[in-house]
Amino acid sequence: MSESYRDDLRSLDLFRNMQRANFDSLMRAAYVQNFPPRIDLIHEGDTPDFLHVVLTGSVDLFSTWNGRETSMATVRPVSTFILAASVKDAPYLMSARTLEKSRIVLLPSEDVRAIFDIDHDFARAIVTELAQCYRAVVKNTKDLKLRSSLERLANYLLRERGREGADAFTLRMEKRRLASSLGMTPENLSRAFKALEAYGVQVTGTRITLMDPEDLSGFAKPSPLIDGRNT
Amino acid sequence: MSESYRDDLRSLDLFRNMQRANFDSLMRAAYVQNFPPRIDLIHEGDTPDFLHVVLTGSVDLFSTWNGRETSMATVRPVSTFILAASVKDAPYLMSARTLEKSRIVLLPSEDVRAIFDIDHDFARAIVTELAQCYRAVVKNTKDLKLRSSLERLANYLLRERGREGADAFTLRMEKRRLASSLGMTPENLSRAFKALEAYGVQVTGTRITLMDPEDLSGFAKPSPLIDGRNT
DNA sequence: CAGAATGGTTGATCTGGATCAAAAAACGCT
DNA sequence: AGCGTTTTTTGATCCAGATCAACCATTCTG
Repeated sequence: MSESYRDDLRSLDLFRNMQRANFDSLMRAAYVQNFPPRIDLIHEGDTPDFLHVVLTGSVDLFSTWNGRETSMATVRPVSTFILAASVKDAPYLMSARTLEKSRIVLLPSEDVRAIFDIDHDFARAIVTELAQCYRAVVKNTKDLKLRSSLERLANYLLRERGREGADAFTLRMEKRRLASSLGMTPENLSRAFKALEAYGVQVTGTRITLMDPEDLSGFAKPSPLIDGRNT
Repeated sequence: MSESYRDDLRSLDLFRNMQRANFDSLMRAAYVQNFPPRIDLIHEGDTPDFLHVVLTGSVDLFSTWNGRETSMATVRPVSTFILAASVKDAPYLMSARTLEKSRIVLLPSEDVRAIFDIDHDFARAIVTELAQCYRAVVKNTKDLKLRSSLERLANYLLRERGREGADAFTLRMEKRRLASSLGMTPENLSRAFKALEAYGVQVTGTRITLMDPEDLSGFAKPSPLIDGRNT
C-alpha cells in the first residue's frame, strides 16, 4: 500500500484518531484495487468480507427487489461504505457498483472488528460515523415521505448550490441516476426540470443555473432537519 | 429509581455488558416519568438533553414539514430512542409523542456520552445498536422506494404474522397511524385491505386473519433484506 | 345515556407521476 | 469523422393513490 493512499485513509475521520500501531496493522491487511466503470463490487445479501473505501472515482449504492432497482446513495472520495454491515457482520443490504474508473481500498471486516475491540478512539469514530449515516438515511426518508418529487428536486438543487457555493454548477451524476435517487422516473425528472423553470432554474445538459435562488427557496422550503449536511 | 426499573434497563442489550459501576452512575443521574397519552415528549430540532427509554406504553416517532406529518417509527418497551442524536449531540430529527399512558426513563445525554468515553463495552453496545437502527431505516427506504402501497401492506402483515407466530393477530396500532407509517392515506389503507381479501386477508376491526399466508406471500414476495428482523 | 368527538369506511373525482412510444441529443468506439 | 448505442426529451395515455365529501361505527364524556 503506497504512502499516499495511506495518508488519504489516515485523513478520514474514521481513522484519524486511532492509535498509530492499530492503524498500521489495519493497513497491512488492506489492499488497493482499481476497477473499470460499471463493475459490481458487492451484491446485497452477501457477507461483508471487506470494509470499502473509495479513493478515486465514485460508487453507486443501489438495491433491487422483484426486478425493480433503485439508487440509494452515491459514495465519493474519500469515504467508506457498508460500515454497518462490516461491524455487525450481517449481510449487505445494498449492492455497489463503480460509476467510473475507481480506486478502492479493501479492509478485511474481521480486522476492522478486531481493532474496534482494542482501540477506543477507533470505536468512538465508528459510533460518530454510524450516527451520521443513520441520520442521513432518516433525512432521506423524511424527504421521500413528506415531499413531492418536484419539491425533492428543488431541494436537491439548493443543496448542490450550497455544496458548490455558487448559483451555477454541474450535476454530479447522470440524470437517470438522479431520477432514481430522488425516487422518480427519468421522464418525470425531465418534466420536473421544465416545471422549475418558473422558479429560475435553467438547465443546459448537465449545467444548472439558479437565476433566482430566493424564489426557488420559497418554493422548496428547505429545512436543516432534512437538507442539512452537518446537523 | 426503583429496583425493578433498574433491572428492566440492565436487561437491554445497550446496557447489559457495561461495567456495573458505570451502569450505577448512569442510573443515579436517571429519572423516571409517567406520561398520559398524546403528550409531546420531544420536538424535532431541539437539543437532545436526554436519551429516552420506554418502560411501558408506546411512543410514536414522527416528522413534520410544511404542514405535513408522517409517522416514522413506533417505540415499544423496553427500548431506547434517539440514541444517534444523543451521542452526536445534534438536534433531534424526529419528534416523539406518547401513544398511550407511558412510563419513560430519561438519561442525561451528557452522562451517556461521558460513560461512553470510559466504558468500552458500552461503546461496543452503542455501535451495535446504531448499526441496527441504521439498517432498519435502510430497509424501510427500500420498502418505500421499491414497493407499491399494496405490496408494503402485504409485507407488513406477513411481518406481523412472523412476530406473533400465528395466522391471526391484532393490529398493534390504529389504522390511521399504520397508513402513515406505510406512506399512504387512511382511505387508501382501507381500500388496500379490501384488495388483499383476494389473497385471504380477513379484517374485522383491528383483528387480522391470514387465511392463506402462502398465497399472500406469493403476492408480497417478502425478502430478508427488507423484511428481516435480525439480518 | 345522550351527544360529541374521533376513527374508519365508502364513493366520486382529481392529479401526480408512471408507462409507452418515438424522436432528438449525447456519447462512445472503431 | 461516422456509426451504433445510450441517454434525454417530448408527447400521449394510463393508473395508483390523493383528495373531497358523506356516512357509519366507536369511544369518550358530561
